[in-house]
Amino acid sequence: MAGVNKVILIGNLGADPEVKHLEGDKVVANISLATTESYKDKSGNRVDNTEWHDLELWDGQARIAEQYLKKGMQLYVEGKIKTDTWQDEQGNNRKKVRIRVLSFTMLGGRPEGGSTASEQQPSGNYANKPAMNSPNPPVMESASTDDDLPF
Amino acid sequence: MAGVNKVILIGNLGADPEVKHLEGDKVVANISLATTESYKDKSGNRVDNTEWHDLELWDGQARIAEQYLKKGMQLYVEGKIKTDTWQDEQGNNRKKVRIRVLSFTMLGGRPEGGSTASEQQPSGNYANKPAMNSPNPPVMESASTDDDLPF
Amino acid sequence: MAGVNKVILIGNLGADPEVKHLEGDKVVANISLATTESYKDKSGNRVDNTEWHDLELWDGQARIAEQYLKKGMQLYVEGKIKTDTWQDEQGNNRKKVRIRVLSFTMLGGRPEGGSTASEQQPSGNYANKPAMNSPNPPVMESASTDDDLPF
Amino acid sequence: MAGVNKVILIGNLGADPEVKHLEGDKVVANISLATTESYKDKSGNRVDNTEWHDLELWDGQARIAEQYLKKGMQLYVEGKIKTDTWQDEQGNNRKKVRIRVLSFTMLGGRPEGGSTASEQQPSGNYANKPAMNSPNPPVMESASTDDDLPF
DNA sequence: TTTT
DNA sequence: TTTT
Repeated sequence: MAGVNKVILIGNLGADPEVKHLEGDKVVANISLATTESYKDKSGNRVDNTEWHDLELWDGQARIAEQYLKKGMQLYVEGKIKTDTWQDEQGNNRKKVRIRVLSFTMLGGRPEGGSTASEQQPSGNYANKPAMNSPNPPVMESASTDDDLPF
Repeated sequence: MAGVNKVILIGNLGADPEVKHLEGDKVVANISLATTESYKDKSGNRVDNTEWHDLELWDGQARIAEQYLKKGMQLYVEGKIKTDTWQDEQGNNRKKVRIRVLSFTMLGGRPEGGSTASEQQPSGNYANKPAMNSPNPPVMESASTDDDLPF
Repeated sequence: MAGVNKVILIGNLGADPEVKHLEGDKVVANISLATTESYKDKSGNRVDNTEWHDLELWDGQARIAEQYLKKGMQLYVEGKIKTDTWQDEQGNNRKKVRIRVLSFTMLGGRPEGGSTASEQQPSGNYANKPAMNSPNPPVMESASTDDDLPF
Repeated sequence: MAGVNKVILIGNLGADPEVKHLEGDKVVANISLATTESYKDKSGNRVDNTEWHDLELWDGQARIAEQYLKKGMQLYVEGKIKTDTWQDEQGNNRKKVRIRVLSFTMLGGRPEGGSTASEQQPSGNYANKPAMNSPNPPVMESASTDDDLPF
């Protein structure tokens, strides 16, 4: 039966993407994304609850990720849950849940010690205006999964 | 920073919910939900791709699940991704990803092959109208997480 | 700036789709979909709140809608909000909000006044298994917008 | 029947919120939010397509909006579609579609040219760090609709 | 490991 | 009316 398997995340990259170029022009990028939920406990103290998500991007999106995404950036992600299963050395069944990214959009965010736009260092401007130096900023606001870069 | 961690699923229960009544009126229900994606491969053959999700419901929702949800039923689920981490007997770090359900709605659907229908209520037909025999059908179309049954 | 404009609905068709075949192989289907929210008011009485949505589907999806969707069926819909603007006869600016459907999936459900499966009329069983008699049930669980029928 | 009526938006405020304080402690805020979709047409030219959404927030959320949201800011919004109907002076049935906001989160973004910064706090820069001067930054990442300010 |  |  046709089902729905949809994930929507807004969070920050815990590190630069890890990109692997495979044979046959295939590219895969792995990203660790933190989503933080903030609430007040019964004593009225604010509590932060961070969840880490393993994202997987392929081909065109992996190439964009490689070029533009940096540790600390804030990302909107849409994707689906995907479980990889295998046997470990002891013969135990193991599985790992990943988010297969179908589309993403860079949001604001900034690295630690960020500054205002006018004060910004030549290097490291990525967070406030990620693709500003690029002739055409990347836009991937459609659930496109084709291999072409969108610009 | 405030983030977003949202999961939306439509799928079928692989089994009746497993419900545990804990001390202090706490109740937890675990549900295995299959979402199936169907597509045609390059040869034009239809391929089904099923992903299994471990759902976790608490208290009021767990009680509703215990009372109404049955193997084979189709469910709309909204929740968030939650990772439990622990050390196994060998001292290895292990983790398990679950969907913490925030709201759900029973849809149509039916058990596999319809063959199990006779193993349930004779005139049950729960799948087509799950809560029809109930004086007040359960409705949980708000992201309510309070402990009260909604009816 | 790249934004997000996403609508997710589960509801029932208020009528059969209205389909128009335009020049150049273009097809558009308009659907009226009711989403009902049910809650208890302060007096403890259940209240139903129904919202009607104007859906618009194009080409391949419009053709599938024309062939399979019937009044009363339950639908999962994913799309985006789209406002058409024009001037009326008095020269006033008018606008109409529609949901441009990007993907949809037929769910269980049944038409108003529906009955249990065993009581159902030979004709019109569509609601419980919409596409069952079709050699290949339609599945459109990807945000595909191409013009080809998916089966 | 229990349905789903969900809207997810990321966009920018076209103006400061319009806030009305009603009798009985009720507060309503109206916000105009632009979501922009960017794509390349057949000639390879980038095309921006902007959709304007009328948001409605009540009580606690309206108060937060009044205090923190400013023209130009980028917002993540979750809500539902709601249609108001009435008769105009000519006795014609009219309707207006609004997004009833259930939760929202401020994202990056910034006002036009940053020129408005001086009209706010001297060291305002609200867009990059909206609530920085506040002892407790507002966080509304739960679909909370209660009237209390979340901080 | 991120962010506020 | 926003934003890039």
